[in-house]
Amino acid sequence: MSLTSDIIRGHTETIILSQLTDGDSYGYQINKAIKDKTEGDYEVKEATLYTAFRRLESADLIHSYWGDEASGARRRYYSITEEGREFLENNIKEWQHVKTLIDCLISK
Amino acid sequence: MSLTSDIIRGHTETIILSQLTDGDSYGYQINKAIKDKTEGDYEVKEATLYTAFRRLESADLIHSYWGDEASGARRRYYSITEEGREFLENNIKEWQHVKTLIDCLISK
DNA sequence: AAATATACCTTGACAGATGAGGTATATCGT
DNA sequence: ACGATATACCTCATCTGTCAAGGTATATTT
Repeated sequence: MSLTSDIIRGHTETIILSQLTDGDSYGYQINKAIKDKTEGDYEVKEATLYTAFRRLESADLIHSYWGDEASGARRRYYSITEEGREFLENNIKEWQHVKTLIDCLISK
Repeated sequence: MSLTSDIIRGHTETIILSQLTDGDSYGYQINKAIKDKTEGDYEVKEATLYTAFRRLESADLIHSYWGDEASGARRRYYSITEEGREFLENNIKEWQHVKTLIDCLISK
């Protein structure tokens, strides 16, 4: 288990949804965007990513469709739904709150 | 599962260790201290608390002993070890880092 | 006598994360 | 021509922290 695995647990869905607010994207690209944004400090494991996609789609927070690539490997694109945006908003607010909670519990 | 359960997952050990830097304490009191500090916003469930104590003691991060109460229910006291202090220091540093990571990934 | 507060504990089940495995196409270096 | 690497998808079994539900015991309050 990596350094930050249990600590970031539970944020995967929020992180994915947030990436999708910049526009539709696909698994591989989302993964790269996360690595790039954190300068390699954090990466979502593939298995984690795809199980999260399944959960999010089952919950109607995202929607998927196959891209029509002329060449190269096929891509499954995801777009965030209206419910997804609301869910994301709530999670972001919750995160702001949790940050202060944990700070209050572990800092001097 | 409560609002913040998966988001706080992984912080339980750090939170407990941090409470113990104020001096030795026992389960019930630690639990109350957490509830009080967060004004009831967050509480560690008993099962979670006691499994965490087992883990922490197995890892030599805390040490336990029975109090000699003249009356009332017996109390098992815990004290943080030197390794526990180092572990806590690292976790606090990691938390500062993770905060910026997640902010960078979910904020606009 | 019953309810509440203090104080401890275990067990089974759940859910998210992940290692390990798989498939397929395109490109780059030798 | 061939192997390595990058792109791009996926599943399954396993691990681990959390927690509901159950238990025990003592002291105080109603």
